[in-house]
Amino acid sequence: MVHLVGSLTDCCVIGNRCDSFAPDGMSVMSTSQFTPRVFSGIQPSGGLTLGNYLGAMKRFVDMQDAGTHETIYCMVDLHAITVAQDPKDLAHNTRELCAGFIASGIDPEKSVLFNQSQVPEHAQLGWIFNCVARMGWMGRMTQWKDKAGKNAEQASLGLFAYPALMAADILVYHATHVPVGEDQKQHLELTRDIAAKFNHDYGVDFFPITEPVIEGAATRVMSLRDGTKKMSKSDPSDLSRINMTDTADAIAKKIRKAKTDPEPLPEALDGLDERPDARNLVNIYAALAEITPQQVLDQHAGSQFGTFKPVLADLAVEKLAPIGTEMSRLMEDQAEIDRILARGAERGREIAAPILAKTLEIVGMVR
RNA sequence: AGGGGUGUAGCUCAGCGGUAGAGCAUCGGUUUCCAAAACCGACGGCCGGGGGUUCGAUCCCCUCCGCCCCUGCCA
Repeated sequence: MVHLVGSLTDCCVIGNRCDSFAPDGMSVMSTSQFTPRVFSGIQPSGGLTLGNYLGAMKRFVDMQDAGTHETIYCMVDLHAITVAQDPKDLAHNTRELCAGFIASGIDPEKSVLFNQSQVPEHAQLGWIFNCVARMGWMGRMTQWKDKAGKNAEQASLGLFAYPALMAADILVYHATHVPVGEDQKQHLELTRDIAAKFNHDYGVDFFPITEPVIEGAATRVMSLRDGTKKMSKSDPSDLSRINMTDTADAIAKKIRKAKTDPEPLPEALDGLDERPDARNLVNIYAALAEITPQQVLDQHAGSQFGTFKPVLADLAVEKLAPIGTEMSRLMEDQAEIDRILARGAERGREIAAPILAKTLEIVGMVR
């Protein structure tokens, strides 16, 4: 709460300062004049995996606990419907993702936690950004080209405009930092382009040029069946992934059946260069134990997988099963989850509303 | 909008009047330090929807819907 009050004050300061910047088109853009604030959005598309946990959730918790930035975490349901969604699944997935956040250690009082559609400022700023972004920029997005492909005629307009809404998600909070994986780097670039163009076109220094927070190398969790492919909720084999909702038995079984090779674990990391499946298990162990992959090898060099796997399975069960249990406990009280989301949205709006209001004023909307 | 093509297992496709098959994928077993590979086995389909012809339709006819390609039209 303290954070929130502080940030509101800062927002107003930023807003006011903006007028004095207006005549000075040359002003150097810097994030230093903005409240340090992390925003991250995750699509509630269902099926939280170990990859999501180690690659995103766990880091979100670390950022929250570091206390150096305000942290805003958002379930982007408006993005989810750029592709067809079953309404019941969408609602369920949103609540389950919320449960996942909390079970993983996100404190809804420390962080701002909500679903996107409950903060209408996202969509409102999104429209303005639709008018800032250029068709050409969007057409160049590799994710658009990948997802729409040759069926672009079939894709929704929303899928095309997606990156502009994402820019709004970030900038409606004047977020200074966004954790990004490889796949989102280009979208963040576009967010920066939109902020810069807006600032330039209106002669203001209103939106920050958001910085990426690059994710660590070891956080890429690969498929348990094919160490060269990313662990994915859409893989046809459920044995290829560990779901956050898996039981202890399921987790143990999946690790036991994970693909490996016949060699023992090496002493040095470069011994894993040509062994993606082995490297993946070592990386997973390291991430779960919160040690480096080299430290894993220090402890287990020479081990065959017949002995390493049970140790890894025990560790995974110890770390993950409680999260899954807590998720299902939370899911039993839907009203409580909805209450948390509503409260998060309220706090989100307290930050976003003044920024949107100032944006509208800059653009020339009569208030 | 007109012409052509197409719609069968999760995917790629075969069948074409007697209520369906292959490969791959998935799952299980044997094997193996655990896995992989190999072998064995299992699961799996209102054959796009509706109507009609027929003793009987995935197969023929009508109609609707979806998708692909070509041509055209509108802005």
